[in-house]
Amino acid sequence: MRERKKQATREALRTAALRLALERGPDNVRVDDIAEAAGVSPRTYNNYFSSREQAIVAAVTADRAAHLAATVAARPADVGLSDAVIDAVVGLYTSSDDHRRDALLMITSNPALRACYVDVVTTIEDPLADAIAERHPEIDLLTAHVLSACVGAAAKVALRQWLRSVSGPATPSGLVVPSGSLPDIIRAALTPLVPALDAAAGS
Amino acid sequence: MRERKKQATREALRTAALRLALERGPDNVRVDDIAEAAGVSPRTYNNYFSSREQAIVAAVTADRAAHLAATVAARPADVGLSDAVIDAVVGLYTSSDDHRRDALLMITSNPALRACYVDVVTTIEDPLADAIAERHPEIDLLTAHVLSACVGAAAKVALRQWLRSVSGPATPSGLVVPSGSLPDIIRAALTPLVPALDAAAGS
DNA sequence: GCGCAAAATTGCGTGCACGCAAAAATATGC
DNA sequence: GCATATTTTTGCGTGCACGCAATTTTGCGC
Repeated sequence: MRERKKQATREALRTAALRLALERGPDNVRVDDIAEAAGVSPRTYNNYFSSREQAIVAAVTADRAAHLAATVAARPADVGLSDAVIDAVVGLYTSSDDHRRDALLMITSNPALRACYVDVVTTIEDPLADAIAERHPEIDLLTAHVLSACVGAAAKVALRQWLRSVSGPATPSGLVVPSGSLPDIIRAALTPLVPALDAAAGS
Repeated sequence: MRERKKQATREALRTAALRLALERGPDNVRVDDIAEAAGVSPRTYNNYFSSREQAIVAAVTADRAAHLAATVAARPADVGLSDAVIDAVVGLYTSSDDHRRDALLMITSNPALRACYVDVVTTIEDPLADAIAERHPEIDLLTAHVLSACVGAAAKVALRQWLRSVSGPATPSGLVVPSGSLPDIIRAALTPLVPALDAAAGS
């Protein structure tokens, strides 16, 4: 029950943060405002989120980690590890919720929020490592963690690439901008990892 | 010449930060102290480093990126990409400079400095991507960036693992702690990436 | 040397993250 | 119900990162 209340506070902070940010614009929301809207002291806010942006982004990315782990575990055992992992990660970025639509637009329009959004990818790594280890007990734990970190790193590259293509019109870098949909870019970024994943899985 | 002066200031800040941190202990050094010791305003400090820890860590990790790129480029073309990359990264962590010895000890003893030290790995990624792209022009740029990010991610896992083994006596996690030397751990962490690197290089 | 444009430094103000210790809320045994 | 141990919240103080605009420094053509 203690745990219940904590999750409720978390949720309250997330939704309050997102609502205020959408109403006033992300730069016109102080952390004190969020705390007050959630009925909690400003200091408590930082017991739950360690930056002003985290709460806003968390409203959109909540329980990504659990979802990913479940998806990987749910794949039948006869599909390759690489397919299971790639499909699961792509699945995380294929939702087109309606009320998340404008939230994502706001996030992609704000540098600080963008950075935070990319950073959240990190949270999938540990659960993913566990999922890999459970699916393939023959893989040692260090390798599982390395592979998960690589998946996260590749996803980050894809996200940054996509963010550039939607927000940065000028393309000074020599990087080819396929300008495809986010799932396509993610899939492309994860493809170089297929040999590593399948080799570790022994197939 | 303008550039020269900037690098001089950077260097002054780095060395001042490291000296003060070694003298008084890292927690007893304010950013104002570093700035003053370097003969510069506190505000200017943050034009060069965006956190208090960065300057201290940078004193030990300066020009890692350039060194790595050069090492990769220097390998004869007939050694595989994976060997070239792995040897180069391992080389970054095989120096046992004398005056860096105690600096590293201080860094590994302080949580904030540890985190910053791990984060510096990120700085090798872009130069590494360039080096890979130059060595293998047939690899497209997205893949080069993904591979570099993966190398960085694996190195981070290795570093964290090693830091745990030197600073955290209790091993609550189920992770096998080989307790080997840092180069050994790095090599082990990069090994799962060999298939991906060699596949991308076409060999 | 002289003046001018570009770039770097500086001071100031603001909001923020977090350590610490007191206070409030919650669970546990009797 | 009551006392007590544990956890969570809160207030306060401190140091810090950074936007902004003014000021100083640097580079360059003459």
